Amino acid sequence: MNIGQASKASGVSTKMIRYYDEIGLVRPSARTDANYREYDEREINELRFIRRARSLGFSMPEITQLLSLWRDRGRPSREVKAIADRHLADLDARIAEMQAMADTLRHLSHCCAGDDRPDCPILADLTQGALPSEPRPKARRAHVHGA
Amino acid sequence: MNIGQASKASGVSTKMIRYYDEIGLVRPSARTDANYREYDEREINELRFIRRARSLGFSMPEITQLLSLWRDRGRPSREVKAIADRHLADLDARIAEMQAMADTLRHLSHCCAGDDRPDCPILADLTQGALPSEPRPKARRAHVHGA
DNA sequence: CGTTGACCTTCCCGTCGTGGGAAGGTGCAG
DNA sequence: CTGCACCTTCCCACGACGGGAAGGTCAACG
Repeated sequence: MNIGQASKASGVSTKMIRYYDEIGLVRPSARTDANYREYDEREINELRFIRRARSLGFSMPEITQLLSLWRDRGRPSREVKAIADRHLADLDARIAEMQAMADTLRHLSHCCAGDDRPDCPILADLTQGALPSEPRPKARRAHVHGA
Repeated sequence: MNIGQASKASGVSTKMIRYYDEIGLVRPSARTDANYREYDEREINELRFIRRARSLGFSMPEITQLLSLWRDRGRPSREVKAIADRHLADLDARIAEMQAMADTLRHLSHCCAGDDRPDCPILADLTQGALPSEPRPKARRAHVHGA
């Protein structure tokens, strides 16, 4: 199977397949005389594995580890779980962070009239005590947030 | 105020301040004879504005728009709100996506024994019907120990 | 057998926001 | 005057991917 067929069979773009080759993640089992990459079924499965792992948000370093565990039929599931749990904690943290942003924004948007007038609590929040031209002392602290 | 003082006053790194200058977002009001950037209070406030906007997840193009609305004292709050709402929808979509990943992972992790045995529903999910080396018919019992 | 068009190869550039660091000029205090 | 902290510009890197150029290869069709 050449790279185009491997791409169709795995759902991974040829660009990415070459990239995975380059970084040593999935090397083609052979090259033809014309230097074309040759992939066998096992490698197609590895590409599919990577595709699925990426769809779950794993980073390339994590996938590298997962793939080597996948190849090792004697791996302890403990190690797989550890990677998954670490990634899960990371995901949860990022979700919480974005949720905080979204909550703040929802509140600000809710408070904004959204009409022709220039007064806008959204800009007021962004300003956070600093004004573009004139001083406004009215600091309505409705929402506190982190960095 | 030179760039170092502006950085301390705004909480934005000197690298970023130079970057904002480069992309035309916040230009120093003046340069000294020695070509040092000079920032005044207004620009410090703009830098703080950007910092706060970034902390809410706005992209640079969005911030460019927000900043120009902020500078325009006659802007309609409608426009600000539109930008915020668009970003909010984007945030919500990304949160939902990550939440789906996290939910899937949580389920898989929950089903994984996490011990010395190689059987792992996490890898099984990633495999999704593809096997690393030998054809495994279907569901496999937990007591199987490869030899 | 030659042309054609689809495919393959490598190599370089851009993304986006940020940090690192080199090479060289400037400001100020001792 | 020296030394050090600061400033300047310029280039490189990241992660994961896409676009595209320049050139080689393959297969089908006339």
